[in-house]
Amino acid sequence: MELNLKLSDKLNRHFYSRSALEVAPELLGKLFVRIIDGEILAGIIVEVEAYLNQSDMASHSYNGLTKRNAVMFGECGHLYVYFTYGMYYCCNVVTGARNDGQAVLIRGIEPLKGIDIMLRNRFAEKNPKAALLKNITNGPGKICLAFDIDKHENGTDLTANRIFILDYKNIDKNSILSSTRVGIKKSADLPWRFYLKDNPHVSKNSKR
DNA sequence: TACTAGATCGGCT
DNA sequence: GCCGATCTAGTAG
Repeated sequence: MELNLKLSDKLNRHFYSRSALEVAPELLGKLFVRIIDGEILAGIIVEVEAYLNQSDMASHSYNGLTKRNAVMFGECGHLYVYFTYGMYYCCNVVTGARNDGQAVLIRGIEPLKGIDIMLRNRFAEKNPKAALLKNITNGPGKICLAFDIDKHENGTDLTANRIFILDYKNIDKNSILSSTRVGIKKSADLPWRFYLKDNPHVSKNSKR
C-alpha cells in the first residue's frame, strides 16, 4: 500500500489546545507517525481515552504535579509516556492549557506502514503464532512496543518531525462509539473511551 | 470463550 | 510495602 504523507496535514498546537474530551474523539481516523532511522512507522488511530484533572480520579494528574506526570502539566501537543506494571509503556497526547493536566491515551492503532518493523519490535524471535496483523497495536502497551516508544520519548513535541499526527480521514460521527475506560478502579463510570465501530484494531478488553 | 496468575519495577502512601 | 491507564500463556469448561 502506498502512503502519501503530507506534512502540511500535521495537527497544529491549536488542535491540541482544547479539552481532552473534545480532542479525544477527533483523534480517531488521524494518522500516528514516527520516523525512526529514516524509516516510517504509521497507522490510523482507532481507540483513545480522555483523562482530565481535578475532576477525574483516574487521571495521573489528579494528585497534582510530580516528576512523573510533569509533561501532562506542560504545553499541549507533547507526548506523555509513562511506565506501568513493571514492563510496559503507554503514550498520551497532552491537551488543554498549560497546568491543566489533561491528556488523551492512545489505545488502538490500525498499522499502515512499517508493519515489518512493528512485527520485529513486538515479537522479535518469539512466538510467531501471536504475530497477527490485528494483534500488533490493539492496546496501549503494544503500541509503544511496536513504535519503539519508551521513556526517552516522554515530552516529545508532536509539532516537530520525529513523532507527529496527521489529519488523514474524515470519520462519520455515527461510527464513533464511547464506553467506560479500561483498567481503572476510580472514576470508572465515566464514558470517556472512544473507538471506531467494528474496527478490528480496537483492544479487546472492552466492556459495554 | 472466560477467567486467572505471573512477569516486573517505578512511583507514591 | 503496595499497587498499577498491561499483556501473555495457561487452564478449565
